[in-house]
Amino acid sequence: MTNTDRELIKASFGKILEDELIDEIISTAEIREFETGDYLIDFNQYVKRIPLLLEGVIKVVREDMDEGGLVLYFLEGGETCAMTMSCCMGHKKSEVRAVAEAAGKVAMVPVSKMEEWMAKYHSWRAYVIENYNNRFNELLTAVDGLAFMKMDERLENYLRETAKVTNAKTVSKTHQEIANELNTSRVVVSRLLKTLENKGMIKLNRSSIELLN
DNA sequence: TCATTAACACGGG
DNA sequence: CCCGTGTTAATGA
Repeated sequence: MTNTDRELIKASFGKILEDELIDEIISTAEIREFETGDYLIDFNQYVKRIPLLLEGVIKVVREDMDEGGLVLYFLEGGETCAMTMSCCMGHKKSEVRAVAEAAGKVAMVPVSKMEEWMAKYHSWRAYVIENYNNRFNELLTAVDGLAFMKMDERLENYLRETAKVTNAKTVSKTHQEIANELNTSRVVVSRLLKTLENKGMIKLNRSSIELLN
């Protein structure tokens, strides 16, 4: 592990976890770099390591009949995947796929360590529970979107969320990609985007959308 | 009414 | 030419 990796771990977790635990993470974790589009975890995979996200953005999706999948939640720096943890603890196959939305790094720690830390460190227990809560809340938002929101609201929400996690005001995706993620047709996405543009909320370009306001 | 599918034309790389 | 985009017509829920 390089010095910058160590610094990265301290920067991401130093405020939440106790120093002794940070040292344990540094000595046991394995750093893995990933590029946009990489699958970090896939369906039916047995997971033996817990990913602690240091840099980048990871999208966690559920399987779907057509391409794209249903987005459950996003992970950003300092967060970890609740689904993966529950799979590991129960020694079950992964029910989800984790795909990189933006390039970055994860620290992978063995499940055995994570169980040990649960008993040993209060800050670790608090961190794990906090993460479960956050993921669960995001999951509720995703369910609300499917059950109650109209497609135009879902699209606006999607644009805002995507812009937020990538920390930019432009969304570099094609209408087709957006349609896949929202489980609708490109015709609808193109039409709704056009009306948003006419309302002055966005600016449309080829393969990217600029958010105004 | 509104979404989906198929089909087509336009234009930029 | 290929791909992303914008639009229309037909059909269905």
